[in-house]
Amino acid sequence: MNEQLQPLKKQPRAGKAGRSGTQDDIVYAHIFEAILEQRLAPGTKLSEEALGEIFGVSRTIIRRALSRLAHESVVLLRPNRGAVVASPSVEEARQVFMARRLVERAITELAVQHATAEQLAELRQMVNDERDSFSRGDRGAGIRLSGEFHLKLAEAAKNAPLISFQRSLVSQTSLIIAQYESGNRSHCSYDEHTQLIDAIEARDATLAVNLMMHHMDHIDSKLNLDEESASDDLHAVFSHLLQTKKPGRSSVKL
Amino acid sequence: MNEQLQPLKKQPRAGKAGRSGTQDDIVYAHIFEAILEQRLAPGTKLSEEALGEIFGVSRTIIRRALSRLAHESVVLLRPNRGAVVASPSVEEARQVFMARRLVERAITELAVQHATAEQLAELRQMVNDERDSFSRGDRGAGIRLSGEFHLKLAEAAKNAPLISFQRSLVSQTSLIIAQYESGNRSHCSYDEHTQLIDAIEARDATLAVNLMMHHMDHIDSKLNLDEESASDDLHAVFSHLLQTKKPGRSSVKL
DNA sequence: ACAGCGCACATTGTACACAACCCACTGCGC
DNA sequence: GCGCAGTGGGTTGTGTACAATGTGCGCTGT
Repeated sequence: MNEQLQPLKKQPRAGKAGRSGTQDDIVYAHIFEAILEQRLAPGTKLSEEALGEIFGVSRTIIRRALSRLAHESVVLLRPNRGAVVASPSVEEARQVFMARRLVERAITELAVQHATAEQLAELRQMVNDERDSFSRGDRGAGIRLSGEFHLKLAEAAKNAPLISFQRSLVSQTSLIIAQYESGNRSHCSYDEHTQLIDAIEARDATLAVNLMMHHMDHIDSKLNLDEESASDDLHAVFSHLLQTKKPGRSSVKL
Repeated sequence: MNEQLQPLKKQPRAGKAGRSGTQDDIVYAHIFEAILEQRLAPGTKLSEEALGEIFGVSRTIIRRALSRLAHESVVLLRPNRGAVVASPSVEEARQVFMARRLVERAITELAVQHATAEQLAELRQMVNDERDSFSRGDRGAGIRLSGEFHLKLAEAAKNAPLISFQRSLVSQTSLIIAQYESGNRSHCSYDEHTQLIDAIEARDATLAVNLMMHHMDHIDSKLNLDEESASDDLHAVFSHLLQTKKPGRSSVKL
């Protein structure tokens, strides 16, 4: 438990690929990935000192990474009580999905107008990677790549505030999928992604938006948001109760 | 230059009104207010040590406040080169307004559905405060309160991600207004705000959305975004060129 | 005189030490 | 036996020292 992966501390300026301030990004990315791939379960406490030892950096860096993750609502930062992996409630999930429908519609319309051939090629490449991950059985990477597809699409929309918002929404969506996805693993979203790219390339805004909305419906329908899914993980089941900021004890009021 | 306002350091836990971690908020709010009221011009460098002395706190706190402001794109954080007050370009301003139209429409529709009587009363109160500020000639406070009105409206929409996004958009909008507002100071937006509240209270979604869109049009038309307004402030005119992260000199390439 | 290099200062980035806080455990009293 | 206050361990919050980086000035050579 006290071993640390690559020192990452002793590389003063790794060649030229690593620019200054990359340490935060590395820590951020690793934690984010771990959460998406459910190696870190919702509700798990993220101790600053422990993470510092693991990554070989001081708490200062960890703190910045956690702060960033908290800004995207992927971790919950409780003053004086540390950070935990967020476990969005059903209501929070609904709100995220509502916001995503809104944003994805706008992004799709803008992407139809502005997407360049190069961006479309990149999007196709990402769909390939996504399909590979799922066929490899790497579910976590698949979820992540699926999210990155939507992020790339947002970039094609050429609207900085929307990109930033989309990043936050995609992060939360990934977390929600990881937490609520129902047993039925028919995760063929890459098909829909391909169709979407085709519609955008054809500059058919109506079709593209329709496909995107159906895509959202499909994602939605794969989740058991109506009835809290029966999970075998007690923590996941009760974590949303245990993490209220209320000063009361950690037990649920009877 | 070396005097500091209220120590704010020596109050270990000011009574019970000030919860832990309020120092950040205070610093954040003060800097934000100063930027909105244009006591801090776009492009101004925000030295950590100087701010620390002014507010009587260490760089740690300042750093967090700046980080938060950077997240809302109100200040620009340049690695190893310090923070400066953001000076949004015309293109950035356009993107912010496009995103706001999107979000405001959604918020208005949701507010029509969910706004409570209490929230409507609070909104009316805010419009009153806003009108008072403008009639007092306190333009900065007016801009700020006008923004807070839209934030309050977002709260009535009961969608956390939208609220968070709206906060960022409103901050940037305020900065843009402060920077680009044309001489014509007919800033009677509080009238439109009142009409909007009436429509929401009447649960008339169509009317409310129309009013909101017209409101956006009016804000838009008050700005000189079409042709870079001739400013007497050289910094403001060229700051968007001078602030690129490029390693080159601060002079524009000839 | 001007261009280019190098040094020195100022400012930010990081780590660490200490203080404040939360939580759990223990022991006492009821 | 149960509840509650006091106390100790451990974690987070904040300030500060030191290292690394960026910037500007002066020097030197052509």
